[in-house]
Amino acid sequence: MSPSTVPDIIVGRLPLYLRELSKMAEEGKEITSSQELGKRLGISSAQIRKDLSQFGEFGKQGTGYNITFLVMQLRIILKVEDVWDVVLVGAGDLGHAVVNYGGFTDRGFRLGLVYDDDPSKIGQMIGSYIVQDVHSSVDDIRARNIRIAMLAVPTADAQTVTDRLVEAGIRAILCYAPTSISVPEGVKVEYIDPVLHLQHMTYYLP
Amino acid sequence: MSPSTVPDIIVGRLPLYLRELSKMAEEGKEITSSQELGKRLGISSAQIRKDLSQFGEFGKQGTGYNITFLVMQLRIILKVEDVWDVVLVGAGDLGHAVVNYGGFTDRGFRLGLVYDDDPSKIGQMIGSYIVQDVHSSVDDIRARNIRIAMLAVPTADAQTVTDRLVEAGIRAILCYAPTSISVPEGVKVEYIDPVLHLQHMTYYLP
DNA sequence: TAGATTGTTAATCGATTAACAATC
DNA sequence: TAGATTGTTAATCGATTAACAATC
Repeated sequence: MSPSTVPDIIVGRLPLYLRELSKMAEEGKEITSSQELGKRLGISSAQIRKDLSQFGEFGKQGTGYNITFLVMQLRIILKVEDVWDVVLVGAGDLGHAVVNYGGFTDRGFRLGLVYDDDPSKIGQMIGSYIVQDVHSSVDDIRARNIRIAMLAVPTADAQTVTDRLVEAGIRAILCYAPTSISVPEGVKVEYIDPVLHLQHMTYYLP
Repeated sequence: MSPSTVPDIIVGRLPLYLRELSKMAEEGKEITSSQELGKRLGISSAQIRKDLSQFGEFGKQGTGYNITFLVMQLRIILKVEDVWDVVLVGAGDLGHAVVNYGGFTDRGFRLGLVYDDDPSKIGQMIGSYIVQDVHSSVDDIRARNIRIAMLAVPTADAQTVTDRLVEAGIRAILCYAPTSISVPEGVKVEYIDPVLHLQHMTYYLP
């Protein structure tokens, strides 16, 4: 089935399935069922079976799913069976946290380049990376054919940097700035703003 | 209308509306319409009007919405008209980024306490905070009546720390660890895992 | 075989949109 | 008044769930 026909809300759950199944594999489990996976994720078993059925038949009646096999299939579906190079723009505190974040490894991503526009930061080391001048980013990114960027710059700079990234060939942006950014058709953007989550929860607090 | 009757998916959009309206206010705008706001957020005007109508009548036919007034109303609805104290557990790189994050101010939150379990970190300064021993957290949190926590600890520690926080009276947790945590009824949890966003986007990359 | 669980269908449930009377 | 936009209704659209035949 062609990707464009699968509802985006289903695609968005696959990474969650992949994460939990990888955890099960680490625990040494070999087989699971839609019921068990659903319980661990707080999702109905019917939904998990329905979601997976969009992409093929991965289980066995009476038995369930082979975890290693399903992990591999989900990696292929999500296109993370290989490793994507990712650039980071913004070498502030958040940028530091992203650089030192251990969670990318084995999940399909590798930090390739780190940029900032602050002359006092350019040339400095963060972890094993040298902070590059953002003004050279378009050429670098083009040359290395990188498609994914993480944006950890101040809100005021977010749109300008975005425009440059798109020009350089970036097609997916994870934006940590608490603002909406405009991109042309064909460029994906997702946002992380912790305050949105906090405000969502305070609604329910007494 | 009683809060529990409003669909959660609508509640989840209110912080987004609030963020964009605050930005408009900063730009000096006084009035907006559901159409204009929708355009800036990539949401239909009908949805915005329907969402807001769950909580009252905030606009004027023919005119639109007074931005300052609507911002105030949304703050009240989301219970962020006052400032919540928040505790942070985990003083690693991510913890540092959270402490130095400027985005909490004026959005309803203030960092109150920072914890870690690493003796080499306890007592050190991060920004203007002294890292506290997590073993004293239950008493501290109870004494100060804090309800909200951010969790920036390794995956392996997430559940243990969560149990302690719940015992201390925490009722809302923003979890940065890439794992699901179990909490009793009445405790809200939201998650931030950048890799889930990246994997969602790679699905659509050629 | 008996028990368990899948993949799928049909029914239910809920969310979004279109349209418009009300009215500023 | 004329034009614009709200709040709301009804229609549409889409997502979730329940149930079960197929089958391991």
